[in-house]
Amino acid sequence: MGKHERGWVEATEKLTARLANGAEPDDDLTEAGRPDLAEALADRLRSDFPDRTTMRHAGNSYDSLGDLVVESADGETFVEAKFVASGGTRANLGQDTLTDFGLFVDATAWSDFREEIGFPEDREALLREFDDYPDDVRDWSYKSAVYDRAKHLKNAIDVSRGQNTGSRADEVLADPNASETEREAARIVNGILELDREEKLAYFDHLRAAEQDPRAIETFAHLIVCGYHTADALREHFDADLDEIKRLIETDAYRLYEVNKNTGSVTVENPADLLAGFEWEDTRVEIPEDGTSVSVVTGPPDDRRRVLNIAYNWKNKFQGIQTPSMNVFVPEA
DNA sequence: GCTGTCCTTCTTGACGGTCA
DNA sequence: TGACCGTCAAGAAGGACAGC
Repeated sequence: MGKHERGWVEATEKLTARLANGAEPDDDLTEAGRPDLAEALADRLRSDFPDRTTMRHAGNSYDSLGDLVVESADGETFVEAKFVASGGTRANLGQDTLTDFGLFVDATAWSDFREEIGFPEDREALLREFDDYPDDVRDWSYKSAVYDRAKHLKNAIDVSRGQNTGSRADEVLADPNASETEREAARIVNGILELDREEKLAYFDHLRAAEQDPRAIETFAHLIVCGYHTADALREHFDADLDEIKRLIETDAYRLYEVNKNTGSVTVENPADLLAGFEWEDTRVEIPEDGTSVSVVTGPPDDRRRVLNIAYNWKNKFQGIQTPSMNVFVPEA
């Protein structure tokens, strides 16, 4: 959820609580929020909690777990509401998330590691091998000089939108009709992709040697599964809330509702189901010898359960160029 | 074995926020 | 104001699997 979206989301959540309680919609909330989505979510909550006595907005969402609280004679259920454009529980986080949140003790952050091993210099050397850049690329005093040149190389080999850049470079190199300029661009693109993969594998070697903090890993996994998918949300809940989250999950008092912004369809996820059977022993980050993603796993070797997959990616241009990032996936049960 | 569909994984572009 | 960063969401690739 982008910061710019928080306003309408909060209005929609408040509107949902009013509608679920049978109150008249508030004009200001109706204008600021998405009444169609609020109605859809309120309908679903009324259906799922027929014995509720009241529903309330939890206030500033960062002050407590859940956005909405359903009260009934049996107690409270905390509801985290997410408004999404497509399905799937996942998070896109900053490149240094795992070290920033202490999942690894004394490990170097990914961004610092690249500097230490001279990745930027090696990448620049590869980019300099191409001598047919246009006049308007910025000089090397700008960080964006790398982006300009990478973009030009992509244009030179004619990568179409959504196409895998490495696959396109391979096509060019296999094409007997490709020009020498196109081939040179393709070779450099492939060189950077290879450099990036080597760098990631080296970083994984570094992580593998680092000590891990099982409680931080467990906290991270619980927060992701419970729908806290942004750095701010993780930060707000990270230190204090693991025990409370576990209590809510154990007492079946936490739900994650996803409302599709395009269709208004509502799906509900119960973290207790996703985490059923997990005993949270020997929780760790498993790092493959050959791969660019890691997994959070828990349980003894003979009953190892995978909780999360975390992919190390670069966004924009192609791998190794612009925006390092992490994509987090919750594997299907 | 072939084909189509669904789902997961991977890659990408866009955009708002921050800061110098 | 521009450069850079973090985040969101869309779409492609490819594997799994069911139906024929």
